[in-house]
Amino acid sequence: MTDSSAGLASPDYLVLGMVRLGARSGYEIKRMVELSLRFFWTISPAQIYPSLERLERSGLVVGRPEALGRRRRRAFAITSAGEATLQAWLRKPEPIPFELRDLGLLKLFFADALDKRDALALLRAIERRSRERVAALQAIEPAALATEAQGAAYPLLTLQLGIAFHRAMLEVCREFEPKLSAESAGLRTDATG
Amino acid sequence: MTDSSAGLASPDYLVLGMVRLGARSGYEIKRMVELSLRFFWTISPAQIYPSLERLERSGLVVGRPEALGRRRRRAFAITSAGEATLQAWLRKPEPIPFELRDLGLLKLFFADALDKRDALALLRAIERRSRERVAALQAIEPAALATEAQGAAYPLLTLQLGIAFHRAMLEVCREFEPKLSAESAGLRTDATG
DNA sequence: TTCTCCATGTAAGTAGTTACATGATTGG
DNA sequence: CCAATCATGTAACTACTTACATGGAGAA
Repeated sequence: MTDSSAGLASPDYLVLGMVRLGARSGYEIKRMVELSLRFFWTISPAQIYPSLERLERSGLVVGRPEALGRRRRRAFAITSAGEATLQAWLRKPEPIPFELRDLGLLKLFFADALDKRDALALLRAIERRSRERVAALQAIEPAALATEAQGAAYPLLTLQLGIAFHRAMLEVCREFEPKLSAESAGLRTDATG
Repeated sequence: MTDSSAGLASPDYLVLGMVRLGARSGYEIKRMVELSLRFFWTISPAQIYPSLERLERSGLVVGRPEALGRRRRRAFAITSAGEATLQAWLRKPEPIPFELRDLGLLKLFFADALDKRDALALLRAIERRSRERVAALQAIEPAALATEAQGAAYPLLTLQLGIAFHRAMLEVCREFEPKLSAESAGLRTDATG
């Protein structure tokens, strides 16, 4: 027991989990994240490649050089030790923080500093962002459904969670808007017709 | 025009905005954030105090020593330049990223690696977290209502957004649960009665 | 007197991003 | 031949957290 699973950080588990789901190279991991996880976790190549090395040194993945023509590439696969480590992490009853660090909500919080017209513009910008996010997430839903058909149901669930809470944000914003518009009606904003 | 507003980062605007809302010391800013913004933006004293200094050097806040007995304390107030800078930031039509970096959703994404029983436990843990968050947010709603009565409506709006999307998460999780429970019924989990 | 809260600040460390460097392959 | 994509990696920087240091004031 060398406790090879110690000292892994969240991004390492992300990499490990993506390899488990079939991403074989650092590049494929990056692409898969862009197509799925990126709405609630991002990762950059500068994290992925060192992470793959750490995982390999710990025996959680195995990589072998796999030339595509003369182009270098390493093909990774998860080991049984890797499976066990991933499961242990998923089962660990650690406290799960929830942090948004969202620039939009930060701005909105301070919107009382603006006049009604500018505040409305900010609110609308945040609504637009959520609408666009919903659309983007729905666009990748077919891919998630395909993944589900192959036995992985949770990527679809997390996608639906993303859609659901942007919809919830939209609803609350829309409920709030009339208050604003009513009060600013006297200002005769020009582009409402 | 020395362009004193250049080079401010988001945490600086948070500090500036909090001073505008009446937080007078670094300590009060920290406390106010804990009671309101913390669910979508956090900040530590190690950021607050240097930030206050930067803001003062730029003329966006003024601080004067205000002894409470012999206890040291600096009382800050926003300047008109500070008001203008805050408003300019709020009006700036920059792209607004939305990043969650949520450990719970990261784990859930990979939950297919678990057996049904453990996956259900993880799902329940995430549900519990959202329930607790809703309760915590509702607990500070009276404070936000008081703030609204004093003329700041947006802290309440952002609070309601927080509540709304945790409720949305709960709803999606609850819809998903039966799928899991049905499939794992044959496993005879022991502690369900 | 001791505990908790008020209050300010720094040093060291961790985590993450951006920008860059390199080079092969494919398709127009 | 040029652009886009595939593919791997590093250096430098920025951002943020944790842990610590300091000390007054009020309450038990």
